[in-house]
Amino acid sequence: MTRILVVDDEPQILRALRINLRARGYDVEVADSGAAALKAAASHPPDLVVLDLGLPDLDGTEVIRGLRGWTTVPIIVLSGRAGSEDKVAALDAGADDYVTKPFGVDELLARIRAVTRRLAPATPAVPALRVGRNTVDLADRTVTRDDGTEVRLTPTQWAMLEKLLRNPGKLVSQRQLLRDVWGPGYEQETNYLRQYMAQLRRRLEDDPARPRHLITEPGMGYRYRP
Amino acid sequence: MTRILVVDDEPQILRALRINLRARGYDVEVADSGAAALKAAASHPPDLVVLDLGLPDLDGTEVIRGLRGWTTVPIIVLSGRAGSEDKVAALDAGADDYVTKPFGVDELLARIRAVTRRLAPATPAVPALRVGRNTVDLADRTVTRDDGTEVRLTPTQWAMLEKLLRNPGKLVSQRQLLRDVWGPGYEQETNYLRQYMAQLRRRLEDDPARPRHLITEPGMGYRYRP
DNA sequence: AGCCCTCGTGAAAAGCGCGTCAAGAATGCG
DNA sequence: CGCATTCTTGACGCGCTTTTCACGAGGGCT
Repeated sequence: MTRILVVDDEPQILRALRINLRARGYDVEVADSGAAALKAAASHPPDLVVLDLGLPDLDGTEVIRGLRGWTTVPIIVLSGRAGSEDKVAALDAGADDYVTKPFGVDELLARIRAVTRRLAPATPAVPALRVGRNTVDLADRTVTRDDGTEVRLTPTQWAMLEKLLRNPGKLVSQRQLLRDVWGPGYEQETNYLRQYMAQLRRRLEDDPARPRHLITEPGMGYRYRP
Repeated sequence: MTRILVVDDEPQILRALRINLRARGYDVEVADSGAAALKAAASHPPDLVVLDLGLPDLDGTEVIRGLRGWTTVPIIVLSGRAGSEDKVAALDAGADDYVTKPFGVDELLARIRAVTRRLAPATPAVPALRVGRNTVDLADRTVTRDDGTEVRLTPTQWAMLEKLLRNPGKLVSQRQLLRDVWGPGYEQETNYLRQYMAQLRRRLEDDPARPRHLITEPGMGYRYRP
């Protein structure tokens, strides 16, 4: 399900959007300030952000930049200001669309469909990847051993494995992994990586001490080798 | 260069957009009817389409559908009609953005930047460079010998090799290399360069004693010769 | 020709990153 | 509210990477 983070300080707008979006089958999370938005996005990355520019604590473009620093999630900006310079500033800060209030809910929904439509083909079903004697299905988040038993992974283990498997053969830097899995602010905690990489190898690799697929590139990062 | 197809039946708007977009460094092609637009797009696919909905021959959404039938090129719609149903129809037909006339050129340009920004990472030039009997893939961070075995490089070796390979044929001064790889304050440690250049040649060059690609320019620096 | 500077090479010392074990804190579930 | 799972944090030894030192060869300059 598409997960949308709605950021607005006006309770009635927040309420109206939440109801409308939920009715359309979206998974809605809300935040009523810039700081709360950044925190929510970091702890649980959404698939799309609807952001009101008139927030009490942070300037809207600051919030956009804060998000863009580590994620490419689509951002649709709502604003009461129709000025050209405001639009340009928000769009160049990294927003994908800019809707001027008052706006029709139909229009916002159509724009949400437009930007999410672009995203869908970005993940062109990579159905079955092999790691050792296991088959990993990213679509329905399952790992099956060749003997038929299932391997259970925790959310963090999944996030890390998925990041690696979605870049087959490519080096994923430690910083990138930490940012994508734990969020910005964790770039230094390389011990997390060692911890969870060991867990993944224990579960997936044939010989955890001599990994053949989940490869360490010393000093740089990790790599999934098909 | 980004190639933009502008579709509008009003000559003065066509002219204004062409001039403005050209001035911004875009490659502009124009069409004054829906039929002409479809034909132009087919014969020479653009990177982006700016489409006025009020065309004489075809309905705007028809043009969008005609394009969407075979291409995912971004489409920004211009329209004099601010009605919600028009926007929804155009966006759901496959448009990426909808701008209501009269619009500021600055805003249109910002929206063009916003949609093209999404496209850029789709074509990240994959530079596969050759050094001796090895293929260096800077994107994946891999070095593969012609016999299929992988060559492992340490972070410092990578940093140095990358700096040279990203400037093919160009001389990279010792100072520049030292600053980029080790940081400022190491400009005098030319022995590092000798040390690591020897390591790279040993791993990559056919005959490390007689390098053919990683060339020393005595007294100045090093050069990668393709 | 002789000198000096720079480059290539080898080898040893120092430092750091990685894997691993272990235990406490937080979270979710019944 | 108690239990189990998961996440966070700390510590340690080993191996590899980096750093440092030393020496010989080659080329340019006076």
